Amino acid sequence: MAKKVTTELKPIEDVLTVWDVLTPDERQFVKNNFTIHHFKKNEIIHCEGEVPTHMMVLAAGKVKVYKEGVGSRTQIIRMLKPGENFGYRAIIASQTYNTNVAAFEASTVYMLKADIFLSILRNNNAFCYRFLEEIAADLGASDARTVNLTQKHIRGRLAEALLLLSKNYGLEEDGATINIYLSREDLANLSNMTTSNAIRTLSNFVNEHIIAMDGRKLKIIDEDRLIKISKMG
Amino acid sequence: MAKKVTTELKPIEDVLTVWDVLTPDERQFVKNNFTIHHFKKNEIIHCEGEVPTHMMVLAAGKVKVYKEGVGSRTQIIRMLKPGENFGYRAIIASQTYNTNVAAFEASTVYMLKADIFLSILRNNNAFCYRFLEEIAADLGASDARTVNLTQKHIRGRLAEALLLLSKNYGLEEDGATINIYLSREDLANLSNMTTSNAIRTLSNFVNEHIIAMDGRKLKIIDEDRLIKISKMG
DNA sequence: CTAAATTTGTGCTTTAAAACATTGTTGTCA
DNA sequence: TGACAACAATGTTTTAAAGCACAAATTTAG
Repeated sequence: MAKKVTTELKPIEDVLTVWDVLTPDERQFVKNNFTIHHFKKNEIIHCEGEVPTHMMVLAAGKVKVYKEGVGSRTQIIRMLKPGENFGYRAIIASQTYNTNVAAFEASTVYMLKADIFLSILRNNNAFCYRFLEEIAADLGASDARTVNLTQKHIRGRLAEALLLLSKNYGLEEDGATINIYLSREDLANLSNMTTSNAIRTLSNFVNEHIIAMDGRKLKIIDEDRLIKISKMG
Repeated sequence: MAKKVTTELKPIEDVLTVWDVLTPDERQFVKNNFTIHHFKKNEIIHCEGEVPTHMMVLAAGKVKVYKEGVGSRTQIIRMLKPGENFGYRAIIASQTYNTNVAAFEASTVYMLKADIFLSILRNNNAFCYRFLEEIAADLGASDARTVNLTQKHIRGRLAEALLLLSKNYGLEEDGATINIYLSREDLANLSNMTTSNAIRTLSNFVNEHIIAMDGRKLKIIDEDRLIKISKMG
């Protein structure tokens, strides 16, 4: 991998997508109260069952939201990129976390205490509505995902995962390599299959010239084909 | 089935759970503008892909929210009882419907035009927050369901569906019979399995004295066992 | 830099669930 | 009331995917 350049961290007003609807007072309030946390690769940010204490925003890095299911099988629910919010659903629903979140790579998270977050939600209608919009989109995606994961066959699920990754994290300069460094196991956990099958199916895709592999770097060669496979099931 | 008594319909202030946070003006506004719609058994209320026009509340009856997946296989996402809201997620997310909704039995729906719903959402913060809470709970349930449907085995999924039905629609006077009249196919679509397997697994449960069947009426005999099966996967 | 540990890649076996086929049952309505 | 359609039940076959075992490659750590 290329040597990582130490990019200075974006300030909260650039990371928090709902910044624009905050009042000057609220902006100051947030600025005075948010905290910055760094997580190493594979470090866990929060666990299922814990009481939520903060609304969080990913400032830098990549994290996975996942659930441990039957027999400690893991299902990745979604993957976040900088600027995305997390950890707030449980606060709003007055529940404990129902997912785990862990860093894929070294990540920085801005955290705002739950009570502060709630007080803004309850006082600023535009702020509240933004989160409503966000969570409404998430719910649609979650329901769609349920059907995709339950009904599609292995090839369809893997194709879907690859497309999702390229859409979410984008491509490198070559315009083909997916901009994320994932283990086969994570890819399997994302696609609801065993690691063996993820590896096997990736190999098949390579043989069929749909993708190319260089270790963990995956290059999409024939996106149309991938879309077709994903749609067929 | 017992002859249905023609119960007069509950008024909107009793059906709409968010009524309490409306201002007097908003209450009048809603009263003047909502419409009442009756749907026959199996009638479709809205379809995937359509532009959402109304926020809806189930006033009476039972409806299913479902998605048509690969090869027109159906997955029931959730089932609603009177007092539950639906059809509003797509409005908020500015999307078309991503689910179908159909009546299980003769049902009555109160509808409020999308623009009216949105205007209240944008003016009444408590109203907005209530929907945020509701959708936050739904998202948690959806993610949990994804894992249950993908990771549990047939017996676990069916056990889970039976428990969910009894929790959602309650039991009849005998304290055991689940208060809903479902075809085997619907039960299969709820549990992500084929109709044959739903029938087979139900039979097994009967043989193991976990449930009893009388046609479509299902009676839970050994709930602890059912819970155990559901948890084991 | 080497040794250990983890990850990746493949072949083979087993198994859960789908698909299919057939028969029995119930229910509806002409 | 009888005939047809829809639904339910059950046995058999097929298949997709999991499980397992092991070798090779890569990463990590001492």
